[in-house]
Amino acid sequence: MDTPERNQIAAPISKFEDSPVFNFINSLSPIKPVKSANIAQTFNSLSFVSLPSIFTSPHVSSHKESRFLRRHNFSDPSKPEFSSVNGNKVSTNEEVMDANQLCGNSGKPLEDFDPRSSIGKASFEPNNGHSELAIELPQTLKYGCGSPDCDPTPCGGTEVELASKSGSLAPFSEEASEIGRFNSQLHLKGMCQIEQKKEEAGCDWESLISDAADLLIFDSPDDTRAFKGLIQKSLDPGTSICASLGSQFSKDDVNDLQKKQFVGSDDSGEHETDDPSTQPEEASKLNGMDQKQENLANSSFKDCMGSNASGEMDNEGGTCIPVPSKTLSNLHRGMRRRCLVFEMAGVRRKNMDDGSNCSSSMLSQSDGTFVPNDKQLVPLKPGNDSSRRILPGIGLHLNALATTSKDYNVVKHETLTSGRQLISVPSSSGSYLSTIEGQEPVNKSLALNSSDRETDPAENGFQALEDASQASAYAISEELNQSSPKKKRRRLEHGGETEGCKRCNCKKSKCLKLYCECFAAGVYCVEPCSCQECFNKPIHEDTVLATRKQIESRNPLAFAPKVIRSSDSMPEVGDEPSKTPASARHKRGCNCKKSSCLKKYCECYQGGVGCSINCRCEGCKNAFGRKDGMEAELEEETETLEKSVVDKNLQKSIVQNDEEYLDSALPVTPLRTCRQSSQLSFPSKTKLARSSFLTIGSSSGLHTSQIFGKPNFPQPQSKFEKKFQTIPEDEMPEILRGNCSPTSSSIKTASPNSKRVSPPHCDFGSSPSRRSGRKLILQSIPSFPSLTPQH
DNA sequence: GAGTTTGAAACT
DNA sequence: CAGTTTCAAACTC
Repeated sequence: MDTPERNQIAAPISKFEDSPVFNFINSLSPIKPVKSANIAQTFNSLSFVSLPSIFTSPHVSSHKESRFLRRHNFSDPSKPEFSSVNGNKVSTNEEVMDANQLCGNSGKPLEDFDPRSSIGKASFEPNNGHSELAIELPQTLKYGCGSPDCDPTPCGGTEVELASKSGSLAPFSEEASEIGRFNSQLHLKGMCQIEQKKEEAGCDWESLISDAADLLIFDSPDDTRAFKGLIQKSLDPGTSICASLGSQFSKDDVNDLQKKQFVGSDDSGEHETDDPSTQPEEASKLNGMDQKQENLANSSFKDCMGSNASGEMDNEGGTCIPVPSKTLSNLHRGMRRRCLVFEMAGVRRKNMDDGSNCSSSMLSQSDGTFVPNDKQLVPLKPGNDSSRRILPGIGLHLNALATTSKDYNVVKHETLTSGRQLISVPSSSGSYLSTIEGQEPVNKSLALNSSDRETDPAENGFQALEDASQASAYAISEELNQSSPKKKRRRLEHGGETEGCKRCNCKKSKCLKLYCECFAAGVYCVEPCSCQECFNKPIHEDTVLATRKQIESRNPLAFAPKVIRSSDSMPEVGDEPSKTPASARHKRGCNCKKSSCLKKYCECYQGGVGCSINCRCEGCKNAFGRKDGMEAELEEETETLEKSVVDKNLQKSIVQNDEEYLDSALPVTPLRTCRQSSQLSFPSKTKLARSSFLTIGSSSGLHTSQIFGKPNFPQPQSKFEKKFQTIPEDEMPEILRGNCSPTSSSIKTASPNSKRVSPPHCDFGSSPSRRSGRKLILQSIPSFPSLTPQH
């Protein structure tokens, strides 16, 4: 078991060698024969790994998408964060991040990935630190395990698995670093140089790899697979990267990085339990290697990218990577996650930028002036904006971050409006990207509040990113407060509960059950909460994490977004926000009997989605779509019936939405993000707002944002809303999708029409067009979108 | 603000 | 898996 990896690798290597890329590389570097084998191994494993495995867990799948999306978007956010670090590293770090996230997802959905930790781990940051890297890696690993979240049992992998995993991981780690390079090099120049450099450096990749393997352990074989799969993806894209260096690079690298991070974090956690002692050394080695590689890759990448790319890279790298990874690496997972998230966000931004070609300007702000980016982002298409915003939203233990992270203006996080700390849970599909949703709102809020941030020089891009969610929320809250006490109260009363700012009133559950909205949303309870005997606080992090794991063990989707948006396309890149039609449906469906699905008792209605086949409701009159699936009817009828009932509710919600949506700014845990995304549902104000925000990064977010244009949202148009809701896309995990209503398949077609390009603001104002497109929308509504990102 | 209703979550 | 209980939000007054 210990060395299965290599064996496995060997086989893949052969394949890898066969690959044109491999050949190309070999041709480039004379040295390759020996190393090439190693590289090949890494690639092979990556390339050959079956993606499906990655999605072993629902969360994972969801996360993947979301994350990927995030990644792309992250570019921007990452910049600020990493600004402290060298821009060069960015690519690698990002890759690491992705990897980590992936791992985390697959392995431990709930566990936190500390973005930072992951970063630190993954971050093979050239500048800081090679030395640091070594340390960081071990830490990251530790975090994964060490954190309460990482309860050994809950985590997918057993020790045995770990061993096997470790094997896989080792290659992975190498792969990750190499991959990042590889991509860049491929585009730019070749692996050869890098390898040569490595050799020159005197690093033994093999030894390093083996060590790394030891260090890096996937929670489960699945994780490794997933990770590999991710890598493959990254690689594949990488081949094409040359064409679109900026976007792809950011994406690929980010993905890879994330993957790595996930792996590292999760694995590390477990691994630590297994062999804590060994990790550090290996990590150091790996770090050195990675750093070198990364540096090389970065250099090469930059070269490939050309001036533009380099500029972006620098910016991103500088802003995103640097930060916390090192300093914070040890910090709370939450911190790390944030970092990751932010990075992701940054990536997205990058992508977006690339897509819009605005990146240069955005990126130009390389220094963590994240704010400017946000601002810019804000102006950008709603979808984009939202996505960007979303990224920051990923909340991780804000408190932890605040406390731990010196560098960052953690304080803000802590002080965030709600003061709520997101529970850093790695998996939460939400992340799914899902998860992102919550973030999006935040981002949006950020965008809105950008002025506030800007005003705060203290906030660095990194903080801004991480805090984005929080900060955004914070800023929003402040704005709200400033704007009018009333608003604030409203938020507290109405919107305060928004996912971001949820408040609970638990008395018996100790806020450790899904009864607790805070807990369910992946956030810590905060002052506004009137809960009793609350254990959902940072102080009880371990308990919270353990509980989460338990719940997830029972129901892997427990923390997944309840509402799945079928997002056809993932305009993550921001290329085409217009694409994504979407239909959203409640994951499990409701079971309403007396509310006729016309009240918030109904989760479907609450989520702003129509009832689906999955629903067992009786007398369904869901304004967003009846179980019967007569959405069309809904449209027609909606005007009549819905107006009466729904309008009332909707209007209320809408009215609140403005406020709530602000609330959404609150930091969101990965899980939360997922949820939020899912929740986009029209009815819930917050949800909508969030969705809108999220839109950019995730298709869902885009749809919602576009469709709802929440920000503008102001006016409730019952009809409209209804239709909108149908529209929402979802980024459901494959698993969730499995539940998708049959209709969805047919409907699913992500016809461009369905998606509506309508600008976010259009909201209601644009209603005419929407109306015209109503039917189309309905079609698009397909209950559940395919998991596959539609890029 | 208290009480009721409701349906999800948890339990058996 | 179904039935019951528990729970807290949503809602009403």
